Amino acid sequence: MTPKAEQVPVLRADAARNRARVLQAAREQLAAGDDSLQLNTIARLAGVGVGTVYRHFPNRLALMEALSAERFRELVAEARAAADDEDALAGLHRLLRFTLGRALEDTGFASVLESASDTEPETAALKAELDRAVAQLLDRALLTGAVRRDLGPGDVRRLLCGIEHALRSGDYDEARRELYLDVLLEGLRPPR
Amino acid sequence: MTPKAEQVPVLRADAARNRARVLQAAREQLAAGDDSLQLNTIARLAGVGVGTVYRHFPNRLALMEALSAERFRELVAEARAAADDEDALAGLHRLLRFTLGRALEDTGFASVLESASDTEPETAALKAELDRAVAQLLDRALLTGAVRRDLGPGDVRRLLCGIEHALRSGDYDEARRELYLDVLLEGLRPPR
Amino acid sequence: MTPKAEQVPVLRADAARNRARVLQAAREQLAAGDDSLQLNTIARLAGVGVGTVYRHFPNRLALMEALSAERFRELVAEARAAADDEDALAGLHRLLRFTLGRALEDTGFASVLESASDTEPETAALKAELDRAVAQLLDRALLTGAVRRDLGPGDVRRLLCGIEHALRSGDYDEARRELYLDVLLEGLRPPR
Amino acid sequence: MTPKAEQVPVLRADAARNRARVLQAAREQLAAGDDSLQLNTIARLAGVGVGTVYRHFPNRLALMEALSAERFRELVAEARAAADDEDALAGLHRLLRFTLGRALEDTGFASVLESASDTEPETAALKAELDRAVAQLLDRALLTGAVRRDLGPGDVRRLLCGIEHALRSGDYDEARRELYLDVLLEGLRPPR
DNA sequence: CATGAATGAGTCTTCATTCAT
DNA sequence: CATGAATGAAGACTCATTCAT
Repeated sequence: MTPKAEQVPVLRADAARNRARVLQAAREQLAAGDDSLQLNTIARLAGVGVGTVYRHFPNRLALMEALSAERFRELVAEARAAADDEDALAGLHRLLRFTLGRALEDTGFASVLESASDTEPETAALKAELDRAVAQLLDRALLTGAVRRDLGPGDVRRLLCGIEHALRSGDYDEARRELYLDVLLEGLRPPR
Repeated sequence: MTPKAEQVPVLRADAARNRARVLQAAREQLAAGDDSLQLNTIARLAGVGVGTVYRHFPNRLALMEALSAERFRELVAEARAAADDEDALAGLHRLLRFTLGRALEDTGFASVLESASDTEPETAALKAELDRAVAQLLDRALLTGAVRRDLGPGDVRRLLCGIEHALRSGDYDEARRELYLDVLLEGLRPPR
Repeated sequence: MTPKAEQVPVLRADAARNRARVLQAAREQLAAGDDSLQLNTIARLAGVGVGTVYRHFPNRLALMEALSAERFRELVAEARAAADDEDALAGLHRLLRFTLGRALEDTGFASVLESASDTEPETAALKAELDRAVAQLLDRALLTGAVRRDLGPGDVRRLLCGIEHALRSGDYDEARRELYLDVLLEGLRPPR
Repeated sequence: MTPKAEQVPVLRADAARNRARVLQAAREQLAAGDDSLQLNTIARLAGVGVGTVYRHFPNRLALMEALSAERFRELVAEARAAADDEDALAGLHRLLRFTLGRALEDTGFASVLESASDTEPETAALKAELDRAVAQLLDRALLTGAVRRDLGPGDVRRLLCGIEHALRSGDYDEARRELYLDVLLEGLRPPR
């Protein structure tokens, strides 16, 4: 199996540049706290025609998923590293803390992460890949009795997004972030 | 203090009837799965002019909070009962399960419950009342070492809404509901 | 039977004024040879918000039909007069000439006149009324053997619009108008 | 001078193939009931770049006319045959019935047939050729007093398109087609 | 107080045409 | 010659809010 078959039909140089610009503009919008992702606005910010945005991303969701793709790749790498960790529980901690950070930084990513239905096939694939890695991690953690056996990777994903949601709905600081994360981690352990 | 210092100016009979109609229409919308709460639509459904809706509720949020008031009262009662329970932990369980059910039934209520800033003073008052009761409950539970000491009633409220969010973002059934609730309850206990 | 039950819920004075303005603006557009009937443009010309236009007329077609209503009333009157004419054939001539004139003046009216499917119930009603009057006229003309028996009022309507179409697709003058009309009238007579 | 007096520059093999593909795709669109003839869409269906379509056909109309050329050639042949018919009136009948069939099958052709202004010189030439043949036919029919003398070939063309329009605007069946055609043919005869 | 018509900024989306590759 | 990405003007439509009646 090749590491990754090109799923995209290879873009022309200028098309790729525009696509990147659009993604960049979208990222900046999100970072500025505007998660409406209006394709018109993005186009303007990207210095690109609206039509160009629509060509690359037929709607908000497609754009959001594209933005998430990169994050997902990072996450998959992290999850794999965690799955290779000697101490599975420690690996899980690290992975969840990392993911929480990303989700808090980027609402769009958080919503794609928790969503049950994806538009882009690539998103679905990445999510599946992530879930596989997490499943392995959970399996290993199970051996040492470090986590409940009735939770799958999808549950973990959603529960983490729940924590993220809880944080976001209040005024959260570093301490509360650790606190809620800890509540989750304790909750994932087998009940006493 | 009179048994009930009316904070709300007594309404004329017809005004009260209209207000009730609007609330009813809004509830039906939400029940029908439409949480956009467009004041125009509500007005039409309530058989009332838009202006009337605006008079009673200046915006979506105010309407949502009004809808939640009743739920809050119910919840406060439940929380007090729980605080009086012999077994504080059992009371907490009951309270959280009850709350989760309400939040899952009613998105609007869930969002008011988790929100940090309220528009209507009444909402703020009710939420404070709820938090007081929960604080008592937590205090009692602390005595038996049943919960962490670093969590306040606001945290519990938000964490529960996090769980609700996690459930809602997937296809949840009765079992998963219990499962996530259990994860939360375990997570609230003091770390081992 | 009252001559005409109010089918419209009686408009408020200002609403009626706006509706009239919109219709007027639309008429001017058509007269100016622009039959695109863009609701935005009409609104601007009428000095009225777009929303107002949309409230009164949900789409181009509804507007066009409303514009046609008045013409239809005129036409019905004409048709009834024709049906009462001593000389049925002469009445038919007059009616068709009159109708052709209106249709050539107003593309919108022509297209509503020939259309088989109407959006507004009022249009359908008026068209039916017209057809009834024409049917009477044809019946009377039949008695003197002045027209074919295999043509109904709908056929006559459409054939006339066909003539109108033929004229419009070339450069027509008064003479050609009479010529084509004559071709139609001769064609309506029973074959020799 | 190169051995190529063609008015149409000989196309390179691949260019010719592309042109044919575009025409084919356009025909299929029309057959599928979509008469918007969007050059982008046609290009996609033809498996060809938009630019290529534009090179061959600067706009919708040019494409439509090109599509009609073949039909015109057929029609000219038919008209000549009709002009040679012993019975001029019978020939005219046949020709009109044939033309009506084609026009009903193909909106694009109908509109080119009735149009007074053509974009492509080839279309103008073909239409002139057709009109010449019809003029001969009419002349011969005149000798036997079978048609009015005040109608030229252009009138006949347009009147036929009028009939086509009348049919198309209703639900037409075989019978109605014959009926309207008969109305036209009777109408073309000299008035009694 | 109630009404609901009016408003119009704002958003989404399409498509004919151009032009760099 | 062919390609198809890019363009962006233009049009359709919505909806929160105001205010004359």
